[in-house]
This record gives sequence, structure tokens and C-alpha cells, in this order.
Amino acid sequence: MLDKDYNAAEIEKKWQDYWEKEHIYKFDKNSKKKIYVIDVPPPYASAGHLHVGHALHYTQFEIIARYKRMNGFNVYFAPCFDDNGLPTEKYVEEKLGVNKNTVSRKEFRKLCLEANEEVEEIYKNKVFKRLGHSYDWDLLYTTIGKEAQRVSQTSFLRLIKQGDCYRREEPTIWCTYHQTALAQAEVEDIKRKTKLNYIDFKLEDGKKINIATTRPEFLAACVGIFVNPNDKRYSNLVGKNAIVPIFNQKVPIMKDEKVDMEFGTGIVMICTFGDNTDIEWWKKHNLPLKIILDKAGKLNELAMEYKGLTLNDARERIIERLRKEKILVNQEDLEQTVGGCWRCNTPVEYIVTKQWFIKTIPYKDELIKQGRKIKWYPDFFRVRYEDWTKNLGWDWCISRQRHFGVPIPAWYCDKCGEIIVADEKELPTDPLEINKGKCKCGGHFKGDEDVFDTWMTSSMSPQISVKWLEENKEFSKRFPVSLRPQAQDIIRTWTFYTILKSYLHFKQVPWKDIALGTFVLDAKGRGMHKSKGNVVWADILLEKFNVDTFRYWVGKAKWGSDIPFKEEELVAGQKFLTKLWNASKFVLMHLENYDYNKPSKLEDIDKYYLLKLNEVINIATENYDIYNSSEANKAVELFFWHDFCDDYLEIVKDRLYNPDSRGNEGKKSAQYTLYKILNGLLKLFAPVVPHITEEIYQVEFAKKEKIKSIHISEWPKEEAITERMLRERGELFVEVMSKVRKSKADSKKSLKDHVILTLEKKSLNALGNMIEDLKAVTKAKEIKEGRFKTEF
RNA sequence: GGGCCCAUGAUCUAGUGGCUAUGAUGUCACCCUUACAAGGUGAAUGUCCCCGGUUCGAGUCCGGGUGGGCCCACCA
Repeated sequence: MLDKDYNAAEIEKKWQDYWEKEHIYKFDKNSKKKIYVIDVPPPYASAGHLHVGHALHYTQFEIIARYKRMNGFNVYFAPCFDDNGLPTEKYVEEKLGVNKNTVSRKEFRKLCLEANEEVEEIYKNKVFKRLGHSYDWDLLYTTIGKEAQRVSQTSFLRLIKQGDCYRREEPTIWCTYHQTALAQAEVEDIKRKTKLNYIDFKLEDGKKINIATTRPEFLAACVGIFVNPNDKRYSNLVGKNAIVPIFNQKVPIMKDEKVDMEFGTGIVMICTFGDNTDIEWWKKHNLPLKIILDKAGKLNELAMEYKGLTLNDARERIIERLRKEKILVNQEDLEQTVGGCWRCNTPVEYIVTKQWFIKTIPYKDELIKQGRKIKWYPDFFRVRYEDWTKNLGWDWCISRQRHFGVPIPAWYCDKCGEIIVADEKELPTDPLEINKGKCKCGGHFKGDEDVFDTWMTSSMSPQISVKWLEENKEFSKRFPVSLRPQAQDIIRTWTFYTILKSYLHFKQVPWKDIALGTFVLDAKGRGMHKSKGNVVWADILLEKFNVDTFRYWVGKAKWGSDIPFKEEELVAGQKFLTKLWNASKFVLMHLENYDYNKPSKLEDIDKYYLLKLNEVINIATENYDIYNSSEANKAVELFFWHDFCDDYLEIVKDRLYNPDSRGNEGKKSAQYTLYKILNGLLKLFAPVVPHITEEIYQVEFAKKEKIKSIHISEWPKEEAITERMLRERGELFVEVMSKVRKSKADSKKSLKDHVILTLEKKSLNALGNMIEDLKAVTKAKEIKEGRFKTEF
């Protein structure tokens, strides 16, 4: 028997402990079942709270894991943490007040590792276990863990071998705050207001031309001037030289189609490097290099008297001087969008440094083809992937000038620059800890001080997760993996890089399916941001609502689209749990003396509800199979609440409470049907609300099915129901029942009040042996033949 | 500037060419019916954003707008 009331906290704890103790979610290496692997997004564990959006998304695919497990798959569901990279560094720097310039890489890494361990333990217990997630914790990996490092470094070595990875001195996107190179994907837009400055340049013959620029601080780095070849105003200028104000270097005037004649004066100066176009023209027209910026974003000696100033300070001082000398002839306000570091919003600069790159540009077309081999849910997100891939302008810069990350296993001769890399057998390795001795030129090999871009590791998450190198014999059984669930905002990074790596290493797609999760907005439909103060934290929410209530809300969220968060909507989940509890209590009460044998004859109305159960099983299964969990759940719930509780339970009450009036077979038929339907419903609900369904299942069904947990029981299957015109007759039954209820409501009668019911002959014939149940549920004293009518 | 998504009663939502548009929340009326009043039975509330087109038939398809959201590019 179930307790009178549903005690969520106690039940959650009880079953979470049980699942862990009994290893319910363990991946079975020796099983013959088909394997289903989920490529779980490694969460950053460094934040103190869990954003409700994350809690939703992680639960969303956890529901899929449960569905697949019940559906006969051997589910490989490895938890993970992304503890490698800038967020951890930032966390440690802020929390402990150290930074990468004041402590050594080794010490710093140690602090990071310690911080990780602490936070991950909290996360594991307070977030994932609390949410009732069904990971196999023995499969845990972290992106800074040994195996992840080994995979990441192995990938690097193999890509060098096959010619897809190279080191080159290149202008690189640079964050002057973090003092590291960035990938194109790490740059985000910043909108800002700035001034467009109209500056006079002298020509050699003493004439003047006027150039508009937003970045006069780069005058010292000016190496050329461009006009549009179709611009008649300036055709006479091409081939001449101009003299840069203040710094007096002579630069050539050239032509290029890309110059916008409408913008400013139609004359552009190019500097090394103020922006992307500068780099393009510098390469295309073979211009000299004048570097005036150091890694911290300060000007160097080429900027002469402005040496040591930041770009902003230099701009002010230079403008001041230009204005004084009347070289600055005009200033206009300008709305501008510039690239900024995605972590700190500092506008990015371009600096020439030696960096490692992985080739992407030559593979653009192939990567689009690979993307089409994957099933996208919803499909339109593939377009976003393809657009990004098409528009890529750079190879992927994978080195970062940071401390905490996977070290780059390479050494460079301090004399001749010779590069050597590690042997695969040595991995994982930290080149700063290994002495590679002398170069043949006599110089010494020095280990690379940089680390990999965090995506270098994350892009191998499917391979790390299924233990590519550790359990290589199993690899082909597990890879390509089944599903990548992820957020839509990292298609250009995580999705793209993972497809790239999988293609470069295996000439395969990394997953069969990719599904984009739900994004949570605030109640007004705006994104949740700490800075806006509208973030809802999951752990705080879980203090107010129990876990199954929260999960019920998650179960209603549609993959790939946004939902506004409204706390009132969680109340629906509470009501649902109460309803499920009470309905189950009722059913179990009436199963007490049930002998579990199928009765010799089932009542037709019982068959009708079994038929409806079949239908709902099919709808749920079909929808779950295409990651449409919200539709699956809505269908199941509608059947449960409306058909099962409101109608069917009312219909069978008479047979259950008064078996003698209709013969005991009628009661047995009802008991059989109740058992079937409730067991089916519990399983259909189990992925979403695992705790309450487990409790009810254990009280009644587990012992009968001899299964340890509902979560490893079999997903319900359709069972053959044969009866002529069953659906039509059942629908007619429900229709008549509703009409009687309406007439009682209209007459302000109670549902228990008796009625004399008149039905047309056609209906009476069709209902046949359902009449007795109709009579009982409508409390009809008698049912007569004639035009439809109710009398009290 | 380009691309993608969305627009359905007060609110959220189903609906991918066919009978009177789905469900939930909220509102109102009635009902303490032996699982549940955190319940039940009913009711009211919709120019399905606008304009045009295709069609026997459009919430659904096409074109054009308007409004919201997201992604990308970009202006020296």
C-alpha cells in the first residue's frame, strides 16, 4: 500500500541511494544489447550555482538516457566536467588572488586542480545526483584528466603527421587582457560609439589627401593607402606615395576593389594590424610589417614618443596633437561593432606571434557534407552550421598563452628553432617537466609554455567519453556515438570542431544524431544574465520544489526552442504528482486481492481503454525516438489524467465496490485492466519523474515482474486487442457519458444524483454489453429507448 | 547587410492542406461523488499579426509587409 500522502523528500533520497547501491545505471560491457552512447556536454564546474537553463538541458537529455535504457539499449552515459581552461583560471585568480604572472605554471596548475576537485564534488552531489540523473559515475572523465590530455595530445601529434597541423608566425586574434591568442569562434561582437577622424596626409608633391580612420593610434603602423579602382576622384593618386603625419613614413597609394567609396573619404589607410581587412590587404599586396603593439596592448618603440601607452591613451594624445597641428580636419560620431574576447569583452587586437594551427579552410566543403550525414533535431540548425563553415576565414588557432590547460607536447631549439614533438608513448606529458637535451646545432630544447585551446580537448569529447585509447578494442562498437545533445550557441565551436576532428582522424561523423536543447529565458522572454539580475538558480528552485516537480516541467520543454521561465508553471508539476499518487493509491487498493491471472473474459469497455493505452504507447515511443519528449509526455499525461482518471476509474468503481451485483468476473476484468494501464503509465512517466514512479512500481509491480527497478524494466509494448467496432463503441460510450454529465451540470445536480436516461435504438445496439457500465457510471436508474433525454 | 526561428483566446501551447482550431494556467457557475477540493463536472473568452496569391478548401503552402528572438558579417 502507498502512504496517504506523497512524501517527496524521503522518497527521493531513498531511491537515489538504492540506485547507487544497486548500480542500476551501470554500463554493462558484456551485454549483448545495442549500445547507445550520449556525448554529454562537459559542464564548467567552477560556478557556485547551477543556472536553471543548464539544469533543464542536462535533465532533458537525461530523460532520453532513461528512455533508451528502458527501450532495450545498453546506455553508455558518462558524466564529465570541463575543468580545463580560462574559467578555472579566472576562478582561481579571483578566489585566491594570484595570477599567472606571479606563480609558476606548475604551482598554478596545482591550485587549479585542487579547486576543481572541490567544486566537482559539490556539483556531483548537489546538482547531478540531486536531480536524480542516471549517469554511470564509473565512466566519469574531466577535460584536464590524464586520459583527456592524452587524447588531446595524441590528436595533435597525429594531425602534425598527416599535415593538418602546423606552427607558423601569423597575425593572430589576441586578447590583451588575457594575453593569449584566440580562435575566431571566441570573438564576440561589442557595439560601441566611437569617432571617425578625418586626417590630412601630405603627398610628396606637397598636395594633401584626407583619410578617415577610427584608429589614429595606429598611424605609426601605417604601411599603405588604398582607394577603389573605380573611384575617379582618386585615380591620379594611385602609384604615388603619401607621408604619414607625426611619424613621417612614406607609404604607397594602391587600389583595391574592397574599398568602400561611400565610407569616409573613400581613402583607407592600412596598418599592421588594426583589423581583419588590414591583414587581408597586407597579405594580398605583400606589404611590409610594422608591429607597434606588445602583448599587453601597449605601444612599443616604433610608436616613438607614445611608447608604453595603452592604445586608448595613445589615441587621445595623438588626436590632441593632430588637432593642434590642424591635421585633424573633422570628427564624426560613429556606431561601430568590434570583436571582443568572449570572456572579458576586451576588444581584440591582432598580433604577430608563433602559434599552432589546425587546417580548416581546405576542408570546408567536406565538412558541410559530413554535417549532412548527421541527423539534426531540429533540422534547421544544420543551416547555421553550414553558414558558419562556409564563412570561415581562418584556420583554427589551437595554442593559447595560458597556464591551465593541456600542455602542447613540443620543444623548440633555443638556437636554431628546430621543433621536436613528443612520442605517442610518452603521453600525456608536460614539456616543461621533460628535458629533451641538446639540438644537433648545439642549442637547447625548451618546452612549449603554451597550452591548447579548450576546444582542442572538447572537440574529442565523444572519443574521450568512450575511451578511444584506453579501451581501443571496444571503440568501434561505441563510435560514432549515438547522440550529441548541446546548446545552440556553441554550434560554431563545439559542433564544428567535433565534426572537424572526427573527419580528420576517422573520416567519419562523430555522432548519428545531434539534438539542440531548450534555452530558458526569463518570464518576460529575455535571456538570463547575471548582470541583468534575472537569473534563476536551479539549486534555489529545488529548495522550493521537489525534483520530480522540476523534472515534470523539463519534460514539457520542447527541444530546440526557447521557453520563458515562470515559477507558477512548476505548480502544475506538483498537482500532477499528487494526482499520480492518488490514482495509484486507488488502483493499488483495489489490486489487494487480485490473483494476477488474466480473466477468462474482458469487458468491452476495459478493452477500449487498453486500446487507448496502446495508442498512447505508440505516440510516446514515436515522439521519444525523434527527441520530441515534450509531445510524448503531453500525450501520456492527457491519457492519464483525462481518459484514465476522469473517465475509466469512474467507470470501474461500481464493479470494484459492488462485485456481487455484476458477478466477480467483471471485477477481475477491471483489476486486470487497472494493473496493465497503471503499470504502463508508470513506465511511460518513469523517464521524466523517476522517483515517484519507482516508489509506486516497487510497492506493486516490481515483485511481480521480478525487476530491481522500474528504470531497467521494459518499455511498455502494444498488445493485440481484437473486438469489432471497439473504438467507435468506446467513443460513443464516452460521448453519452459526457452528455449526461453536462445535463447534470446544467441542472445543478451532483454527479451522484440518479437519472433516467433515454437513448436512441442505434446507440443502444452499438453499446451492447457496455450498457451496464454506462448505467453504473452515469448513476442511471434505468436506460430507456427513444430520443436522447435525461430526467431527474 | 545576410541567414535562421517565431507570431494561435488574458498567459503559455498543439496544429506541416480538409468536418464546429488542441491542451494547460487563469476567470465564472455548479458539485465535499467512499483515490485526490493541490479534486471533479461544465461554461465563457480566438478578425489563428497584416496584405495579396495558389487551391473546391489556408492557422497550415507561396509572395510581400509588421513585430519579436537568435546567429553571422561589417565598414577602415
